[in-house]
Amino acid sequence: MPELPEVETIVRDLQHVVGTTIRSAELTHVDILRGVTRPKLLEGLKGRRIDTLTRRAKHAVFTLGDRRLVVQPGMTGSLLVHTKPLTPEEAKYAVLRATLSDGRLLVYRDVRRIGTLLWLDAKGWARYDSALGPEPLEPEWTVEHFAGRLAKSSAAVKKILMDQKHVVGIGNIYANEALFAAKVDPSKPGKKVGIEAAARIREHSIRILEAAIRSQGTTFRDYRTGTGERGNFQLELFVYGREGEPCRVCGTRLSGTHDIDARATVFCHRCQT
DNA sequence: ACGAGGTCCTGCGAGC
DNA sequence: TGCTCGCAGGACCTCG
Repeated sequence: MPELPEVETIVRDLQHVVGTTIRSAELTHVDILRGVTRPKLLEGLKGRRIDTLTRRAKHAVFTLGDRRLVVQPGMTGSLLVHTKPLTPEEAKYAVLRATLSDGRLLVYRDVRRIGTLLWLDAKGWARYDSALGPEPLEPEWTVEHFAGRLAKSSAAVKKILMDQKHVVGIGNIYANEALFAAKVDPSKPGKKVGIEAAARIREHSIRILEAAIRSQGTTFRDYRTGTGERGNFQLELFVYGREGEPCRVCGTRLSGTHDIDARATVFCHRCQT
């Protein structure tokens, strides 16, 4: 489940493809495309130079001249570069395969294909970018901004924290962890959170995202770094995936619910109020 | 405008 | 053993 730290890791690992040109590309399934047809994407990629590879929110962004390929890995997507022909196992979920000018193969792999690919011109990019909220690791995500968004909403604070309009990059795992660290009940309505708790949530979100980047992300099952390795942050989780187990702070049995946005929420009813 | 809930997609593990 | 079923969830959609 690539969130910000996982995509950041992938993008850093794959900087070595910058400067190469895409010789040709293949696509095995069209259901991962949004707003573009297969021929349009494949013809568009052909002959284009990869000028930059960056991250925006939970997405990897390839800039190729005046176009951008946005990869939204969703649940099970990963980006990998192969120097040898794909083995049957590697080929099985390799949805997009781009042959680079140096002969290497850039692959978007996605088992469940919840992930999507966008092919954007300048106008499409502007529309995509402006629909997203601030980057949490940039100064633009201020306490004032976050507290203001919380104050305007009666939705659960966890849902607001995961809403990419308000702040990007935080998904289910890191929302659970940040709210635990900040000692805030995930179901608390945004408008009841208050400025001090908002500041704590913001601080811990930033701290946890940075720590997760240092650990190369969280691997539960499918996520792999840009070099095919597993992340290590799953070893540092306090609540996610630990329903029924003892709280690492107070020993209370951790609670679980699906009441918020139909996502698995795990929390300590004693520590989080 | 906002919130609630459905949909996509496949592998895996629990339960019978 | 072999089957069914529920679950995992980011982004996007519709409905009220």
